[in-house]
Amino acid sequence: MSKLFVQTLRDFPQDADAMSHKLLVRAGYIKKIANGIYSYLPLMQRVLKKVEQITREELNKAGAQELLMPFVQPAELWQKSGRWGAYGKELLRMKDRHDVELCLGPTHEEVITYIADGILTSYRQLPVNLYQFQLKFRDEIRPRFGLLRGREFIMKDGYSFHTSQKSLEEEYENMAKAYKRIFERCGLDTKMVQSDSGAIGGKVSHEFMVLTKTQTGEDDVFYCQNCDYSANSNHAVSILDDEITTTAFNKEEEIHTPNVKTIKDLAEFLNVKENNILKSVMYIVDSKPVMVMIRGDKEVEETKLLNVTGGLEIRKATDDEVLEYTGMEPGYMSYSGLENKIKIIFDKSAKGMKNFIIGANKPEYHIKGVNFKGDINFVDVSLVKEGELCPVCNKPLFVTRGIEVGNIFQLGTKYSEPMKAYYTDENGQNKPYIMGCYGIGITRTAASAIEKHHDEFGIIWPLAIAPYHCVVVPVNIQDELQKEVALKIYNELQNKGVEVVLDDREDRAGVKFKDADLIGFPFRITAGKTVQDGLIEFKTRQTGEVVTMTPDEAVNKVVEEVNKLKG
RNA sequence: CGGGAUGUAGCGCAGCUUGGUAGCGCACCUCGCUUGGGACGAGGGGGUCGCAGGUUCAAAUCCUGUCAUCCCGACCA
Repeated sequence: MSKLFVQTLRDFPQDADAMSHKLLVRAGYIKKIANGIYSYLPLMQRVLKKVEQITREELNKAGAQELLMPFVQPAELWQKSGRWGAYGKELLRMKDRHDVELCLGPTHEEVITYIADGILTSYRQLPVNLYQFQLKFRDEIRPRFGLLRGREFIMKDGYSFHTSQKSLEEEYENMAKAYKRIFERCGLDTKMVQSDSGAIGGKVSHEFMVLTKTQTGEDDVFYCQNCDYSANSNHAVSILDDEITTTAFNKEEEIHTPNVKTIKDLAEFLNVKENNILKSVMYIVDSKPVMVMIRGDKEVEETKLLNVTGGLEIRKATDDEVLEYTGMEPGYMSYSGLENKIKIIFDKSAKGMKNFIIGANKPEYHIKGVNFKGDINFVDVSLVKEGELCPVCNKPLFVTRGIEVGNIFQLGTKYSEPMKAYYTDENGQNKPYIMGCYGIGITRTAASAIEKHHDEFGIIWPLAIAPYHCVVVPVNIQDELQKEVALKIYNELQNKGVEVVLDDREDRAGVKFKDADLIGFPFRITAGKTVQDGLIEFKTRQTGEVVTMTPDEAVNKVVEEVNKLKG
């Protein structure tokens, strides 16, 4: 321990918020180099290697093969797939000395597709599943929470190639099972939830979420307690328990509504419910205005809106922009009359509305008793709310926070088609590969384990991913007998394949105990005064349980626990 | 990019209002003493006060600009 490259801190770092971030810095696992960019110090490196190894073992068992692709990628490949333009600012671009455009890899679909195209030429070679552990760089708008969202991070990314959708689906299932086992072995309970596929693309995708009680999770997950439906809020759908809403206003009539700007004001003013009002919200999608008509009590889910409009960037319109496009301040606008000027989206929450209230498209006026006319295409762009009904079984949905540690996608031919990556089928025809893609955030998984396993004293590593299994502490290193017993235990553990540290520092016992708890060694063997009676103290970090026993018993106990991991 | 805050030693902070030789705790080095839950004493090393301008006899302190970091929203493993 006196030689270990680690410096623990007495205080939590000022600039950290998430528990995993605070503990990793304080216990000497990581060092920040720049915003969202960290060095993994020796303790951290050991943890990461263990998470990697578990992942590697399970993927190999599932039939995948490991390779390694470059961190720096040529723009050319991204231009072929069409993502050089579409990926946006998260892609860090640069030029080499010959003025050739390059980027730091945020993901590797382009590279793997290019590789596969040269090698997988026949249907006889398929299916194939390839994966790697690699640094990724995404120039995130706002990195935060330490390793939970860095700009540079370590990811396991895997890609599979198939000749049929059926084969892809089988592999997708296979990977889902492997993922579950990987996270279990890392000491993490995960929930597999439906999700939006974002910039990676494809139709079907699921996320593996570590559910958290704290606010540290960045995603809201909706789930049903009655059936197994669960989905990220950016993808969740629900059935409204008040799908049909109506009012007593059975005749269209303009009403003067001065100083009534919000839905709440309007509902009170007219003595109706918020779900009787058709709300107009304006967004700017890729610099163009889009108006969303949505039931008054519902909110717009921006990812869904982005998907529906096929856009890349989205934000709410400012008051000035609303003025520019509708000629009035927000609060009184409506879609009528604007159909030919701007894009209008009707959310499905509005479908069952009768005799509703709507902006009059002139300042200080609304219209009541309105009904939809003609054929209107309703689409889902709204955010689910807790308590709305499960789309599968009609029971109420619940919401919780989650950290996304893994993600699997059915890509189809999204990359193989534009990149002209073909194989030859039984009939001699060229066909694009049908692809799948599978990611695990290695650094994020390690950090999530801390979010789930810690106490007021420090980290409580699951044994499988702890940097070391055990620490041996002679209370007083000056005491020859204590030193001798500790050294003997240390050597024996090491001989039996246990990863062990001897705390040979001259510090007082308190310092060593505090550090042991902070760093999170799963087991601590203390050689104190009782060595005179041939006894040591055995502490289990997770339970806090302290037992007095002989050195041999302690060694056996640790060896037994470590061997369980292998079994 | 919008809103809020902060930059002084490796870490945590004071000093700034009212300009006048840069401080405290932890960590680090030496010696002594101590050894079951972050001891104690003595001595010591370490900072162009984020950076650049300006005001002034004199700037960590006042003014302007700039950069960086953190927190809240859009991005995602």
